[in-house]
Amino acid sequence: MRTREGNKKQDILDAAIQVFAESGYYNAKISRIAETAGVATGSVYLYFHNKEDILFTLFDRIWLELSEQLQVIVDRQDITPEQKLDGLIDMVFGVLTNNPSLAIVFVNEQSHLIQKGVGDFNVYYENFLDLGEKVLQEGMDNGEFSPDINLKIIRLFTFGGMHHLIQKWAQSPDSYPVEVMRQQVKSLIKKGIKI
Amino acid sequence: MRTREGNKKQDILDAAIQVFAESGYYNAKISRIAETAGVATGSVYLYFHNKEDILFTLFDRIWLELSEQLQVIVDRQDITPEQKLDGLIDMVFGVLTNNPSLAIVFVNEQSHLIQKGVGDFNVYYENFLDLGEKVLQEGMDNGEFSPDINLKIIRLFTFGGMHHLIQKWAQSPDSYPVEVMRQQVKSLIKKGIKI
Amino acid sequence: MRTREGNKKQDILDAAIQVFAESGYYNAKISRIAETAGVATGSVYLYFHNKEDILFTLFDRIWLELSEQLQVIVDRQDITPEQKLDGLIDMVFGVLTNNPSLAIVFVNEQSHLIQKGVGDFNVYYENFLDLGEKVLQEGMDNGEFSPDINLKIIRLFTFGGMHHLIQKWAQSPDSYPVEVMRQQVKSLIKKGIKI
Amino acid sequence: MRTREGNKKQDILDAAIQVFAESGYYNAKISRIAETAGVATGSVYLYFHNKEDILFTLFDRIWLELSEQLQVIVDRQDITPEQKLDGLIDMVFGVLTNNPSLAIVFVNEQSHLIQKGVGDFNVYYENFLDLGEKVLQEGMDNGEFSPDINLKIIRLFTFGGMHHLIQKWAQSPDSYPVEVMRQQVKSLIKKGIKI
DNA sequence: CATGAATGAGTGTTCATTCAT
DNA sequence: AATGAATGAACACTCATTCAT
Repeated sequence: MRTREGNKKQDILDAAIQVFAESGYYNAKISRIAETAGVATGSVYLYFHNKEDILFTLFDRIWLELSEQLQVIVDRQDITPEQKLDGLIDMVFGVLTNNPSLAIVFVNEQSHLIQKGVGDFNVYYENFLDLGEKVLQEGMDNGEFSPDINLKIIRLFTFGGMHHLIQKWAQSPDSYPVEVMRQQVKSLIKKGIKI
Repeated sequence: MRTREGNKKQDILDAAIQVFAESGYYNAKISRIAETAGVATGSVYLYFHNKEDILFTLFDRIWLELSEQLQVIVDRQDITPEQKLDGLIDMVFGVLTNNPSLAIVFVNEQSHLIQKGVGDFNVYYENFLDLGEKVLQEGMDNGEFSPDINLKIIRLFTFGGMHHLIQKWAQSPDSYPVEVMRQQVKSLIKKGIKI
Repeated sequence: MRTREGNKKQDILDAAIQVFAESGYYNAKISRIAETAGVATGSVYLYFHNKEDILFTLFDRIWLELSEQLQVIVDRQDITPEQKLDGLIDMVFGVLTNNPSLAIVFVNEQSHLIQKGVGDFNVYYENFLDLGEKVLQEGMDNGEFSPDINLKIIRLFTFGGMHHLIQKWAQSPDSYPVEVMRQQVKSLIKKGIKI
Repeated sequence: MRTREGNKKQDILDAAIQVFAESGYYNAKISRIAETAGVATGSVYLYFHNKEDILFTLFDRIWLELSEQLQVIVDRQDITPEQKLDGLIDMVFGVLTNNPSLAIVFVNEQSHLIQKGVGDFNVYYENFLDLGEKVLQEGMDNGEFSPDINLKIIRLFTFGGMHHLIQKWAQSPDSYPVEVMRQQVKSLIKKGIKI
């Protein structure tokens, strides 16, 4: 029974992260999410249109956060494209490993969104990838990165690789130390795209 | 509607690939799969224990094929580890882009399996990753690949990257030509892990 | 179609008595019970775990009522064991012939419960038989009833005989007048167990 | 895989007794009965119209046997009605306790038949009760049994009582020794209906 | 805004019965 | 006669969503 008004929507989202992570989207019951959030079942529908809307809102927020943080990195004038790439990788691992349940939902339920293609979340998703592309482009323009790389492909590959690592990490955090993952990915990518 | 004996199980699997690809596992109806396969609903249960069993069998077969083909590559004595890596990448793209629907199912429904961890398919999956690791190890041993790479992480990253590329390719094959994907991935990985 | 609160569970039980009596337990459809009760199919599951639970609850209530009423008879100090036996017989016929549908369910579906042996209903059942045994024992102790009778067997035989009579009565009430049944049973039992 | 021809129908009946006794009529699968009988599923339908027909045939046979044996007793000229009553009781216990599985089916699945009222088995059932009635009538005519007894009711009560005892006996044979049951029932009935 | 009882459409699974061989 | 793979109707149960309070 949360006290402060105005937190209910966030409470429900937080509850949904937990429940989706535990059971997966399709096996997650609205009643369970409501219970976890400390609200009545029907109240969920005061804040969300339907079950899918909860998931979309979650992704929306994740992509927004990733996008905003990446924007800061991209906008910096004091670091090289290579350093920006490092920052990007650190940031993604940071955001997702910061909340294991969220990471699980993020990597496991991706496909629902792809199949629909609806919602604003796509804006942030595309925006995120575009920013990543910008970093690569910048590096190509100033000769740091190889002119032969296909931006769209490399950005997808890199994102998919990290995505998969985080999925495994969420299952057994001890087997895949975050620090080692970061360092390996940075090294691989940078060597891989340099001139 | 009798067809030649011995094809029903495969007919159902083929139908399941289509239906799972179209609707996703949870929205796929057994009755639809049966209809697509040209059999009665009940017949599905002559060949599979339940819905989940169909999905597991599909994955089982994919991993088995990937495993078998990779084994051939790994066993070759006439090519270098680097060439084996090229072969691995070509093979994975080949197998999965050969059947777009299968590729969609493969990349979208992965999470169900991970959450369960049952079935022999895990054997093939682990086997596949072990073989990939063997290629990398071989290259490290003979000085072709950097001694600093973490095998487990690199193999997961690489697989996740290809996985994601194939997911995008399955959505819009024209935006991501298979040839370009192969070449880019080969180039990135090889440069990324070389000395 | 809201009715006064607190009646739904009883409405469903009443409907189940009718439907079970008409079709038998296995041929009774939940949807039919719900319809008869004036509620939606799903509502049945708000009050009962599953179909079996409805049946068990029915038996639970019947045995409870039989038990409670018998307890009153057993506790009386102003009548002889023989009179208590009369009272017992009157009571059982009274309770069951009061609701023919209930009687049908009671006598026809007994076997499901016996095969399971779960639920509290067993408590009331055993309790009922124990109380009946007590009446017999009392009569044996004060020399009214023969010392040669085997309590367990006589109580089961008597109950089974009444049970069967009620089954026939439920099928054609006119062929087996309740009054005659009562009188005949009383007479047979009392003469049969007296010294 | 039975060998001698001409036994299949009986094999299936024997198998059905076992399976019905174990699982109850509704939970018994035709495939299981066939398997137990050592024939193919479809073969069951060469000998029986449907599942119900198997049950009806079983009851048919039991009632026929009970009827035939009772006929012998009734026809004897050398014993009194009281002795015939003893014989009847011995015979019923004998037939049913001879095959516990059969007894279980007999007592548990009675209700299916009653609800239908079809099949020839009714003939034998009625015949059996009529023969029992004849014994009682004979005793009333020669002054051994009370003229006040209602034949239909007493015969049903008696049968129901034995029926219930056998049901309990089938569940735990050790708690209810057949000899004691016989003796108690004989004593109760005879004392109960005598002048 | 909040509740949670009520709804009823939707579907995986079973199994008696059929029939091509 | 015998088989057993195939059929498809049937139904218990679930749960996202609604709405009277």
